[in-house]
Amino acid sequence: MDDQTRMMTGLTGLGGLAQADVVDPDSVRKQQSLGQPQQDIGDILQQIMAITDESLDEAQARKHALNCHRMKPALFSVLCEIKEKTVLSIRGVQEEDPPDPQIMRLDNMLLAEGVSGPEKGGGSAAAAAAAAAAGGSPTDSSIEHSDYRAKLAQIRQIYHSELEKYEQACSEFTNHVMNLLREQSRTRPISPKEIERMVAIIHRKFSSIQMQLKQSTCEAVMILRSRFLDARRKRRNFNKQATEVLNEYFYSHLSNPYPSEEAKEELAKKCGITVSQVSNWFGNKRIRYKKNIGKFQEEANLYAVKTAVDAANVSAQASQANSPATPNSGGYPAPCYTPDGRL
DNA sequence: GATCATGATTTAGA
DNA sequence: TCTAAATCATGATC
Repeated sequence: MDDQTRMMTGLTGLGGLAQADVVDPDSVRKQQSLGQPQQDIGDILQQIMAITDESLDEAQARKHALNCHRMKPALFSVLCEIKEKTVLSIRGVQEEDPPDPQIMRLDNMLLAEGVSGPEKGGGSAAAAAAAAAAGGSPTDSSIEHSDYRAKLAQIRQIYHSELEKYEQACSEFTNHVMNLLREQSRTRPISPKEIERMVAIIHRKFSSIQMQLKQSTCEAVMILRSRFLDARRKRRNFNKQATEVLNEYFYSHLSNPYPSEEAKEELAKKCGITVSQVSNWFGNKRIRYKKNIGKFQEEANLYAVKTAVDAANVSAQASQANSPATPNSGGYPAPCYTPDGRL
């Protein structure tokens, strides 16, 4: 039996026609030739199409009339059959998406930076790592550390508030669509599976929006990080105490101002700077001292006095102060150069 | 804003 | 790899 015949059967069966007419194909043909059922269907379809042009009240009334129409169940069953065939043809097209690696990367990064997930100071760890990488002094790092954390907290707050908005919008839209589909399922065949599929489609759309949010959040974090690192790379003068410690060592070892690795480490520790900063400082100091000894003479004398006072204090307790770290303490020798020009 | 001071970086040589 | 030397970039001072 073809669709049209089946539909006609259903329509006539429910339309109050005589049973004989239903089972006799000739009588169906007769009816068709009369044009009455075709006109009915045409009218119904016309009415359905016209609903969208009407006001809400009119449409509701029309919908109610259509739902109560004597031919509605027949039309519904035909639609069911057509739908069944259509669903079969598209079955298999929809497949479960594997987890998107990009989303996974973004999620991991947001988690590592402390933007998503529990607030446990992930940002502090990142800030500490960045500060350590840049070799900043502990005091400076703590100041910028708090700046970094404050900015990161701001990003985190915006991210969560936006995420919440998206989730709410997604939920509202899903509910709306589900209600609409349930409502429509009274006039056309919609299976729960189809509703589920539609919900999945909506969720996919919203998750792509979420991915954009995650991407822009990651970008913001990266910019913040790079700014933080750049700031640390900026030149900062060492504090007075650190400069004094370095100068003291330099002038007390003027004959050989090349601290060993151990001495550098000790100086770095004392000054709160890195070993490479100590190396830089001695490199600069040697070359600048050598270039302008006269200019540094006053400074050298100053440290000579300072060391002499220190030595006098120590000599009160010991007959001679001769620390292994400062073998020449107690006086500053005149600068001497090796034949190759080294101090 | 000019100038100097100073920490960092780059380059070349041992 | 370390150092000297030159240079850059920024802070401090006037």
